[in-house]
Amino acid sequence: MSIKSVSKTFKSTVHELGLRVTPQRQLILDVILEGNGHIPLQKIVEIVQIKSPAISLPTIYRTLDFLCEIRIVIALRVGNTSYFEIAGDHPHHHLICRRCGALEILPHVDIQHLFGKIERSYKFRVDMDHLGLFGLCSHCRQTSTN
Amino acid sequence: MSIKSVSKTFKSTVHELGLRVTPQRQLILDVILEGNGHIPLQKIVEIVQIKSPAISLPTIYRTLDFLCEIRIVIALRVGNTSYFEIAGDHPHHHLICRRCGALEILPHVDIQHLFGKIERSYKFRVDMDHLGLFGLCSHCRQTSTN
DNA sequence: ATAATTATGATAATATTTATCTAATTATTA
DNA sequence: TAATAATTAGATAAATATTATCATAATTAT
Repeated sequence: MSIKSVSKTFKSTVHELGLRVTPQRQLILDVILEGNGHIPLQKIVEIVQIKSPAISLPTIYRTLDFLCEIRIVIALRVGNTSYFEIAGDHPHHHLICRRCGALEILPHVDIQHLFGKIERSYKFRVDMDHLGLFGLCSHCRQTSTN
Repeated sequence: MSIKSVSKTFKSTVHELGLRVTPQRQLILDVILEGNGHIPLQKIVEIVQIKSPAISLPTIYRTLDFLCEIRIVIALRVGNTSYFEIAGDHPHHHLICRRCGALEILPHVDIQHLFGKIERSYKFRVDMDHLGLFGLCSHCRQTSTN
């Protein structure tokens, strides 16, 4: 998804809901768009406060909630930190290296089979489109003992 | 694992490390033991403060950290709340109903195949022994629209 | 351009977690 | 069993994170 098409979707979605497009909302959306897939809350706050120091912390929180509510953005909780990313891409998951912190994408197809099996065996329908799986990437596995 | 054997392991582990068994640590461990598998932090605080109001909040936090460090207890973060449970049982996972909050156990074998596939395909070794999978249980799926 | 309504910023309240320090408690040794 | 050395708990408060309130400013439709 291009930045332009997301911005377009954002504006029309907001307008359809009778809500408002504001510079703050646009800026924060832009920061997430430039976040290269995922961006932690902390980093969003940092960048926003540099780009536009007048934007208050409550506004950042409110805007992130807002963007999630209108489903333009999704939040992904990993340990103690929340990551944000643009929604609408194909559902996918993350392999997170517990040593170096690298995030790798795991396509949904790789997991679909498991979810299907769980539904058949347990009558439980898992509906997560963002799963964080911790472990060690190949690099860190080679250069460490545990 | 029986309550007695956990308490025994706890005491000997603590002593081996040259650390101390205190009533506070025992009480908090007992609360977790009686937690029927998993118990959220909030509930631990609640119960501890009823059973022994003198125990301070910092002590509860410290003790939980402590129990995790000596690997008697494991913490499991689900959304905004931390759950605690006795370690040492076979690794297992959880199916968490996002509507009614029910936790169901998912044995590790069900997931092993996926982790193996991920290791072969991505050279990434997932090492999570507690995964929380959100979704809808069969009951809630029948009685709701989304 | 104006009116109606929403969103923002400022402020502060709340919640959560962690740090610091003194006093009490534990385990060891004599 | 008593004394000692070291750890732990409680009290306090500080740091961090998040949310509520409300007057003002900004946005959108007309």
